[in-house]
Amino acid sequence: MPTLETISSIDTSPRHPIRLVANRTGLTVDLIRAWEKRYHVVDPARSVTKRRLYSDYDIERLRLIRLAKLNGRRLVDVAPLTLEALRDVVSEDSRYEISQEKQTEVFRSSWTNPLESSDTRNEIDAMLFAVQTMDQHRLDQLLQEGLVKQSLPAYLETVIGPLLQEIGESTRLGKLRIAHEHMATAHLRTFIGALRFRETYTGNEPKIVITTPTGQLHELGALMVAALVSVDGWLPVYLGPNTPADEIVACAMQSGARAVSISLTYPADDPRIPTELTRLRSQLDEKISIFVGGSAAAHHYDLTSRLGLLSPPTLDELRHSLQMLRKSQLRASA
Amino acid sequence: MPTLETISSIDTSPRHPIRLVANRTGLTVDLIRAWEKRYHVVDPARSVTKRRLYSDYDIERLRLIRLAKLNGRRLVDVAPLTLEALRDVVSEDSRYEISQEKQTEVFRSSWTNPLESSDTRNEIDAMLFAVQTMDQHRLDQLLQEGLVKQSLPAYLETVIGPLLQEIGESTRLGKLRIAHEHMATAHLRTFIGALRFRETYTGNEPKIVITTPTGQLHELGALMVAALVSVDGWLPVYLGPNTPADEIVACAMQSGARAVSISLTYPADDPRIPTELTRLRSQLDEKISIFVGGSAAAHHYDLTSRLGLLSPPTLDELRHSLQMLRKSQLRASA
DNA sequence: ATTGTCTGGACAAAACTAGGACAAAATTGT
DNA sequence: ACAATTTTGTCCTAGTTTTGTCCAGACAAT
Repeated sequence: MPTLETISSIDTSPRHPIRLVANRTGLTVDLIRAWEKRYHVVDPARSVTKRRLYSDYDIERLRLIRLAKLNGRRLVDVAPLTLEALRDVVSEDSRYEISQEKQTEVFRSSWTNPLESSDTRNEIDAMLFAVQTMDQHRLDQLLQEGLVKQSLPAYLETVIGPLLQEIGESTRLGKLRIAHEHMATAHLRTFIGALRFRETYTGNEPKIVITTPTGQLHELGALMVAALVSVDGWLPVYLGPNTPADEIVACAMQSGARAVSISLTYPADDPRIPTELTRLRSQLDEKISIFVGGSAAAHHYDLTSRLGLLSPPTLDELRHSLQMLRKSQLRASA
Repeated sequence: MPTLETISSIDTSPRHPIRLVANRTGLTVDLIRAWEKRYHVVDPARSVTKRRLYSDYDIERLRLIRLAKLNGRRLVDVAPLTLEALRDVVSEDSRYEISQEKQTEVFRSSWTNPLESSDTRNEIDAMLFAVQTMDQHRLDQLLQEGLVKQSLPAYLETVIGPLLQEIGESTRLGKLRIAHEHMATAHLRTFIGALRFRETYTGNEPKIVITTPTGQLHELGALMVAALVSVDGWLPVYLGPNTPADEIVACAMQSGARAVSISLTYPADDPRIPTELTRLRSQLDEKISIFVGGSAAAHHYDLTSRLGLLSPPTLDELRHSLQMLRKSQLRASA
């Protein structure tokens, strides 16, 4: 019996047949019934002829429980949790997923771990090969398949991130043509962009403006952040690359954002970066946190710390900071 | 008995025989009758000799119900819904579509009828309002809903294209901020990019390389072309914006493309354009057709005609040219 | 004259339900 | 480290509902 959700406004009216639920969650029909039988994970309404009818709420629960299981949770433990508690568990787990993976390699023999690093390596290699052969269809197939294997944050960190980096390096070294890089970038732009819409929104998520400053034309890092934070209950206001500081400020004010995330990659030493960041901080309400990330963020560490900007070294750290921020805000508004 | 559609202006005059309806919807004749018998899914008019006569409205209903069923809905549940409600359901469901192997059947539908211009006008206005209020969620909702109403090519030409143009103009006139334009562009990039995957591939489509030349950073026009041609059985090799002529050539050769499509928008008078186009034509196999489109294509008409590049004035013309090209090559290879 | 559509009904495949069995995997106890 | 136990995904049976297809004989269209 899940308690009443005070925060979430997810529709609780029963209307979805079990087949649709299976399609959406990635679970099998049998499994959904088994979970219900054993732990009352969900308690769907019934039609006049006893067919199960699920609500959006139920679907979200099942989806989150599946993710929790992927992270190693036991069904017994997560089954009785409320939706909010589930969200917290899932988003917290996936932060440690990567480090745990490394730990298991050290402490356990390899047979237990389904996601060995060599597996990831093969995955990335296969994708690189698809890029090299200009096989967009294959690349897309690989991307989709990989996504099912782990949670989105882990996927971005262990597969997509490294893939992007390797494509960049290979191009610089002449192993790939510019055309290959273009094709891959365009495709990944589409793929990552679509990830955000796998999440369900309740309408009262805190907002975060995500972009890159003037002169920074590479948007994929920012886009990954957008996909990432939407998993943790933030609503990204994504502006694409190359946005002037004044516009970022205007956007943050109009949308009522609680935070701003800036991604820096190339060129790392663009003289406009300090100007823009300074301007951004001075014009923006102090209560709005500014995060600076990306491969070039380290070049500006002095500046960011002087301005009071947050510069989490990894995506993982960024998520953690955002979680703290979100929780403190929830408490404040309660 | 579905209520009269006051908003959408789909033709309700009965004129199509059942066989045609079956062809267009992908259903069998028997099935259409069975649905009518059991659930009054449609209630076609009759000829003097009792033959069923279906309207465009009926066809659209059946088409949507079939899609709803593919997503796991039960006939009992969707049968009594109005057309509007059906569209909501289908567009909601299609968003969660998990990559399914089952979608082998080819579903070609370019027959849905065009909408009245006033309706389109309202649609675009609503989208512009969503942009102005920074309501990404609403914008996405509107985009998805609009897509269900018409065929993809018609949608691109009547809604997306004009929308892009108006956003650009409004920004230049100061009605919208740069931030608004950025948000809308980023969102449309994601949306249009995702359209390409609605089609199914058989593996032997002719390929077409799609990009913009060096200096042309706006990719949405090219992306629309990519979405468009995939409907007509071409496989787009999409390279994103800003690709040097040499790289386009390399890509076309490696992928074995039959055509190249170049999109020109801004800046219209970039001196690099003539250089790049000339270089492209001279290096590329003569058998590979080159199409030049976009709002700035007219500025270079002299050049393109001198080089023997094709410059179809509308997306529709482009489709037509590509269809011709495809047919002639099919004949040649047979 | 052949082909297509009509009505009404029959039939069977597919999908769902409830309850339970079973084996693999994970956890716990010794 | 090994055995016992628990957890968990999958499968099975048997009965019900839902849904797609097919048939027969009458009529209509080309």
